[in-house]
Amino acid sequence: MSGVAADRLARARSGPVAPPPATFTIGELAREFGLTTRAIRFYEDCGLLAPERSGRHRIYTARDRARLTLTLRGKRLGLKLVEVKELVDLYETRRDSESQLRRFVDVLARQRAALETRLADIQSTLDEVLAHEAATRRLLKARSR
Amino acid sequence: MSGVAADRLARARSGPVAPPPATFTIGELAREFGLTTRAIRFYEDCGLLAPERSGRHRIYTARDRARLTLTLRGKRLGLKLVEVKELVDLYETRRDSESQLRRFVDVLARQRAALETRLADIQSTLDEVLAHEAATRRLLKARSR
DNA sequence: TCGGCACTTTACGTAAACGTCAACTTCGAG
DNA sequence: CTCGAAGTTGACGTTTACGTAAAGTGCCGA
Repeated sequence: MSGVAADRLARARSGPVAPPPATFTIGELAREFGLTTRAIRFYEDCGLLAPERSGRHRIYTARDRARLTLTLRGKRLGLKLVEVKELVDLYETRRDSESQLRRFVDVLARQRAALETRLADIQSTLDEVLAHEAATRRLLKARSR
Repeated sequence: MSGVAADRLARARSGPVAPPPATFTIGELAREFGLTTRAIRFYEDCGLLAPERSGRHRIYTARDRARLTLTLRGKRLGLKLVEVKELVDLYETRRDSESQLRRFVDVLARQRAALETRLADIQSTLDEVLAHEAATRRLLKARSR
């Protein structure tokens, strides 16, 4: 077992007194998300993650975990990692000035439009598949008689 | 202008007497779908298209055009070209025997399940974006007063 | 006949997203 | 103190989906 992971285990065993440490090793995250450590390090190279270090070892916080979650969803949606980075960064930038707020709604509106298009795309494909399915089932029933 | 394209033009000019030829050159398809001719030829290498030839030149029928449409939608849905090919081929296979019909509904059901998952994924993302958008707009309004 | 344009094949190049060694550290357990 | 498991960096390999350049063919209008 790694030193960091052992630390975590020790803290876990120290009872319900200490608050949850909420830090993870790279291996823990990899198992949780079904990734390889290589992939996670690659995301770091892309600027998607910036874990702290304990010596040379990476220490991931809950914030890193959240970014990873967003990253994977972005990937499922078909975004490139650079695009994911832009979005994730955007969601984390300060929004105190009015111009920043305006920029933010702008991006959100574009996001929304893109998502709505894709939603419609998938919906119509789904409709087609459903129609085919029903028709084929009808054919099967007709045959069975 | 290419010879084939010129042929098409001549037929077009011959008035509404002749029925629409319903064949296309590679350039026509490229423009219509916003692709490069290179991409279309690549799809052919992948077995997604198999246009007839007039000499060395490719002649695309309406059926080819339909396959291309399906291909692009598959791509938008995030499928690889080989996966698209499997699907497109499946949709074109004869379905006279009962076992073929059963296989077909099987695939359709899996397709449907996958699409429903993605639909939900996008829907929830869309909901989040909408919430962010509304909240940000509220912030802007509050500021403007 | 001569451009010139669209089309053809062949072949090498490229970007994204990791996989896969290799060759070390680091650290707790025994 | 040594062993093993997990972690580290570095570098090269792989797949997918084309881009791009090279070199030629075919046909049309001037």
